[in-house]
Amino acid sequence: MATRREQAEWRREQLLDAALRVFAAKGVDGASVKDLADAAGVTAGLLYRYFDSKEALVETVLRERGFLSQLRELLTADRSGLPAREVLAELLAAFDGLLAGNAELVAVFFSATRARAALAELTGEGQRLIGAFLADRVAAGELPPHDTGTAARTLFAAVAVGRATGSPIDVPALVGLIYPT
Amino acid sequence: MATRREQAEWRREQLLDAALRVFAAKGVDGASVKDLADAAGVTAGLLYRYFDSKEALVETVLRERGFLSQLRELLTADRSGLPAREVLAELLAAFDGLLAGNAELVAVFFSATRARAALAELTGEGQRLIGAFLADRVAAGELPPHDTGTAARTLFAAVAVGRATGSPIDVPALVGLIYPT
Amino acid sequence: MATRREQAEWRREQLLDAALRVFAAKGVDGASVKDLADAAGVTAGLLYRYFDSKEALVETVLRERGFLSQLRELLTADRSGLPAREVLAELLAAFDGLLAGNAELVAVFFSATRARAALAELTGEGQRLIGAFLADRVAAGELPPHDTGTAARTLFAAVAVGRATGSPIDVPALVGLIYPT
Amino acid sequence: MATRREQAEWRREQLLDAALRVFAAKGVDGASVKDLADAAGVTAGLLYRYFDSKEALVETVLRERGFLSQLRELLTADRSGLPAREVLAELLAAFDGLLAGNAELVAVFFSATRARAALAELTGEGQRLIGAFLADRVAAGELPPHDTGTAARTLFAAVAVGRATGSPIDVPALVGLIYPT
DNA sequence: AATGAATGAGGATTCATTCAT
DNA sequence: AATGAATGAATCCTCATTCAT
Repeated sequence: MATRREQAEWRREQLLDAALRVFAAKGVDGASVKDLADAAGVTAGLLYRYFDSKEALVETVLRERGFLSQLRELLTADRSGLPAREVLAELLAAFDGLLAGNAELVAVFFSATRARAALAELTGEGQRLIGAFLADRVAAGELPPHDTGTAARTLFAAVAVGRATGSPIDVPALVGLIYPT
Repeated sequence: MATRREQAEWRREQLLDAALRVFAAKGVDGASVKDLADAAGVTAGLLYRYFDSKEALVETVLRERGFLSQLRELLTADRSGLPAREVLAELLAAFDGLLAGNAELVAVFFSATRARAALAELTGEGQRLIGAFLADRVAAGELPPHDTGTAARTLFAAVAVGRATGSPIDVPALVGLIYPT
Repeated sequence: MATRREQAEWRREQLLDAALRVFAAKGVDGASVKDLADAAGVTAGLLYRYFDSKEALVETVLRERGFLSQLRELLTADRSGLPAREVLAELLAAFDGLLAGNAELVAVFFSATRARAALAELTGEGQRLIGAFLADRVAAGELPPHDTGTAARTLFAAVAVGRATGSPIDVPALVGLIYPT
Repeated sequence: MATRREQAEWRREQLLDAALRVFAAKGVDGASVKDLADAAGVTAGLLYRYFDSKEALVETVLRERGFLSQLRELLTADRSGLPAREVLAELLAAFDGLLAGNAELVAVFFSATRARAALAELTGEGQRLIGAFLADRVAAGELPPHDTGTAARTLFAAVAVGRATGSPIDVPALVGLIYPT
């Protein structure tokens, strides 16, 4: 049987789980406290015994359900003996898996379906066009054969994330990285 | 003197400008109709003479202030005579400039300051750690000397955007792209 | 060709006509000034050149489209030479026709479909039950054969209108009127 | 001390009472949710814990404060042993009392003071004129002495209610009913 | 005479939050 | 620990009305 302390802890976790789910589905602003409480099968009032405010709940979800610590652990594991390319592939795959496993949290970063859709359209279009250009030049023998789709996506993503996070990437260095002269 | 038609058109543009500004600053949900009206120096009621609802205003901003058409134009311009690397650099720089010039709209894609901060922290941390790893291996002579900072950011961005947009990237292909064997 | 004065008069009448129609359809409160203007094919602003306010328009409709004057004319016509029953029948038929011809105005007296429906249900039920009672007693030979349906409706209406208008009817007198002892 | 359930039930009734009062005084459309809340001494928000919308509140008032069931009970009580005229008088008196006791609900059926006033004027005028005519003919010896005031009101009410409820009365039958040949 | 841009007050409704039970 | 009644502020939106053109 659970002690008072354990039961409280359990409830807290349950509330955070429910909150993450609801936030991902409806967005932080779109989720009402009632929505959050309903999803956890409790009353709105009860939320306030565990969190000071909706805002505090949001922060806690972001902090405790965030995967920054997992990411750090992942990236700092000792891999000294292995070849760099192998390590890198494994590392990125692990990061990719981390994001996949936290799809809901990733969703929380985007306001609404609206914005998500617009973003998808934008990136899709951009990657397609850049990819076509690259394929063209490969066909023309100017660029060596390579996975132009992945290249297009990579280039596009690097630039976009640079701007989205407020620290733009060095474009010539980016191009030189993938297509050294 | 402006005709009525012109003045109405001007007002419409002004409302869209103000809306973009406010949406970028407070997020779509965080911006009240009053905020939007205040920013334009008009009454909330007037917004409804120009847009059917707040939702309609959001859509119009996204559509009319979106840069998808600019992006498309940019990417499809004829550049047949020039060397691929040069074109690519120019192209990505133009895209980068497009994003930079539309920083506010980019901001609209992210729900709130909150999420933006979390995202920045996440990407910063990830890039730093990957960068350190790469620098290490370069120092060890395993990888050829290269801009490891840019490489780290690029790899990270490619994976993250893949997940954020719902179409994950092919990680081995990504690694092979930058570090061919 | 119409003079300025005539054209203004014509517009005024048109506005009143439209208003009566809209008031009847949506109720006085349910009709917005825009509704009224739309129905007349003009702008809301124009209404204010003809009527001081929506309230004034309502009053004018009630006054100028009211049928009190018609009713008075109807009832005061000289009919001295004719038999009373005949005159009465003709008179009531004329009144009935007046109401029928002003169905829209009659509708204005009732707030909404809601109330109208409730009223219809109430009166329907009441009349049915009283009618059944009367038919029963006629069958039992206690009352002389007569149109019990009409009697029921009449009795019911007399009582209801008495209360609705705030001056109750004298019930024993009412019964004595139709069923003299 | 009242249990929570009881207290909630009491509050619900109180809200309905207040609503009936306010609706009667201001009309359904004329009463704002704040008016309704104020009349009950609570906040507007609280109304929404008890009723889904203002519309739902209106319907509930009409249903739960309606007197259709009372009317039915009244009219279907067993009175087989008593003389018809007596029963009828008693019945109508009871109905009249029912309406008197539910004056507020009766008022809800009429949109506004405005309409009520117009209606009163109309019926008053009509009854007066018909009454004068009847008195005339009684004085002339053409009609037997009778309560011409009540007769006028009855005739008028029967015709008016017929039109108001959309099922017109049979005028010759009506006349024949009161003035048989 | 007529328009339509603009306002300001008010409307219904939602929601985060508090508190007695 | 948990409920649910209650609040008050804020939200989106409508509307009667005014006024420059």
